Amino acid sequence: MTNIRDIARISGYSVSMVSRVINRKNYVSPATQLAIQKVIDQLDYVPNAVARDLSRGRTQNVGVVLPHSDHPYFTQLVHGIMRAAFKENYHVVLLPSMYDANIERRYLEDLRQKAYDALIFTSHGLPLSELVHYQQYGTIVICENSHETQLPAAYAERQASYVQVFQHLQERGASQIGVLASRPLEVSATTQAMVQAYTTVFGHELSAANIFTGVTTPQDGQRAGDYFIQLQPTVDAILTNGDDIAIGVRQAYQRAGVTPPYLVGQEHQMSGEAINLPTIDHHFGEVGAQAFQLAFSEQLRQVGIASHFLLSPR
Amino acid sequence: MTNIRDIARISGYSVSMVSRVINRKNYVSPATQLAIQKVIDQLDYVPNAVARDLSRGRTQNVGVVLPHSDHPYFTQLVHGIMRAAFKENYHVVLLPSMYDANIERRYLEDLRQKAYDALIFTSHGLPLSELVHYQQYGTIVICENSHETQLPAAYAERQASYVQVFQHLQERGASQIGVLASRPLEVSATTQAMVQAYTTVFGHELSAANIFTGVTTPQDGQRAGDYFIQLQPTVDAILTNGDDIAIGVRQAYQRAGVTPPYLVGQEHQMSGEAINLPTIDHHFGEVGAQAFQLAFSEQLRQVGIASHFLLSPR
DNA sequence: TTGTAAGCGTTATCAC
DNA sequence: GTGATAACGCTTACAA
Repeated sequence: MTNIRDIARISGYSVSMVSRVINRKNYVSPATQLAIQKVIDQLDYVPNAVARDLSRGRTQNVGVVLPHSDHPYFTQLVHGIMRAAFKENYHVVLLPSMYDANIERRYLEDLRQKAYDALIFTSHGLPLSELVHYQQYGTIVICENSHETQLPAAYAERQASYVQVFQHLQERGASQIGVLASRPLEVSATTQAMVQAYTTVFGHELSAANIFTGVTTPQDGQRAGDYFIQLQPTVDAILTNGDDIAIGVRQAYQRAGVTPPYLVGQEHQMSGEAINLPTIDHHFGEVGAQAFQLAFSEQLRQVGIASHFLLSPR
Repeated sequence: MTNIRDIARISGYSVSMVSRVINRKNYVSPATQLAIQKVIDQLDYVPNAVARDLSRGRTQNVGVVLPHSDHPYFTQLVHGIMRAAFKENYHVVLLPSMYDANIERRYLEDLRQKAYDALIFTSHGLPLSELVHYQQYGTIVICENSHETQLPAAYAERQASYVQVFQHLQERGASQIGVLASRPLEVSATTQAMVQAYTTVFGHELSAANIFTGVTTPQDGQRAGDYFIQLQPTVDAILTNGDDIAIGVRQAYQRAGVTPPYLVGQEHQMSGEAINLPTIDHHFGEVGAQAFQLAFSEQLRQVGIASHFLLSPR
């Protein structure tokens, strides 16, 4: 592996001159520039990226922690982060966590070890206090409205659209309503937002029996469907946590020969379009782009992106 | 920033001993181990990841070049790569290319500069010869059946299922058939596979007018739908390049008040499930996992993963 | 305009 | 068991 010193030696110039030629920085006389470039070309030399990172003290890498990569929330978010990162010449490193606390901690340690300039948690299992603690080692951005003002955050402002959904259901005369969520009420800001919106609209708390959690895939949606089919009293409507998942719910009902209740999706996916499903578009791409901006600019701000309830037909 | 030399100095031991304690390697007496660890804890020291990479000569990073990240082909592929990479303690770096030759070249240069241990091209615009040329600088894996035996490749073996699709259409009595593709026949192995399968089944070439290219999104699907609506002779069936895209085609027909032709999807997405669309599952997750294995093991092999035609109901 | 030399922070070899 | 020291390659004051 030929290095910068080889080029210096062979060209008869110093290492710093070679560095200047490589980086097209500072003053280099045309003659020198030419002579050095010639040697570089002859030896097919390129500078080592890792050595550069070390010397510069940064990596141009942003780590993105993902509980699972097969969910539209994450793919859309990653897409937005990528778009924004590309513009600033940053690279996106995907970090699967499966919500495992030890894995999440390892990524925090990686940040501390300067493997990334910043870390974006698209979601997290660790308590916020741990994330806050690691801020001293590098920028950390979260993608939820935690009301934790010590961490920069970009998130979907879901409350208003959840309220709209429940108002819409109320207007349709629905009284028994099911809700699907990825994670339990206690740990998820999203689940809390849904339940809170319900209370706002209906004036009473949503029965725990009407909340089905642990749902991330259409298959989970089928399980949820099976659950609601046998639930008494029967639900009139279900707010699902994804259009794809709503399809899963629908399939469960269809297979059981039961007419499905009124379904509402989320994420605005094509599966919803296919059956004219009402849905919520959370604009996760934009959320991701904002998350990257926060990471990049190192601003301690909370940025909410308004969600939109889309009633079919659109 | 406290470094390994600080720890050595303060603990009274040498840099090598500190390194051994950090890496739990070789013989270190319990007393020394304890003494050094104490200083490490006191100073809240962690080794620098970039320095390590430099010293070791590798990064544990694999770059994944993606034309666009919002297409299911790529999300499924990335998902598979991630799963496999995680097991081997490798990190996935996402590299958007938009099929831009200069951007793709930049990534090849990054590989040459040792920014990644390997590069996986999920698709590429550059001629294969350029990729082959860069192999000398690091492992390069492609995700298509190029019949180029100089490059390791993991790809979906599509031919058989495409033949099945056309046979199925033939059995249904379809004679005029439309085909949707992402890229033109000349540059895309996938498009070629579809057209070839058509010829195999029908015994003649597919008319150029029946091939609509440049389709990657459902919106493109709508444009394709608009095209086929006005095309004469009318098509009886359309093989689309994605379930989501098929939905777009369907919407175009519905909006025009025309009964859609028989549609076949690809990718096996929930949008297809929603309307019982026949589809092809290319098992891209598995393709991605294999691609990573090839990158990791540095084997020059071509691995085909069989696709499956799924006729509804499933 | 060019060169010297001190970082950046590890790992690995080899001697003791 | 432990320690010197030479890599790993590059950037960047500072000097000339």
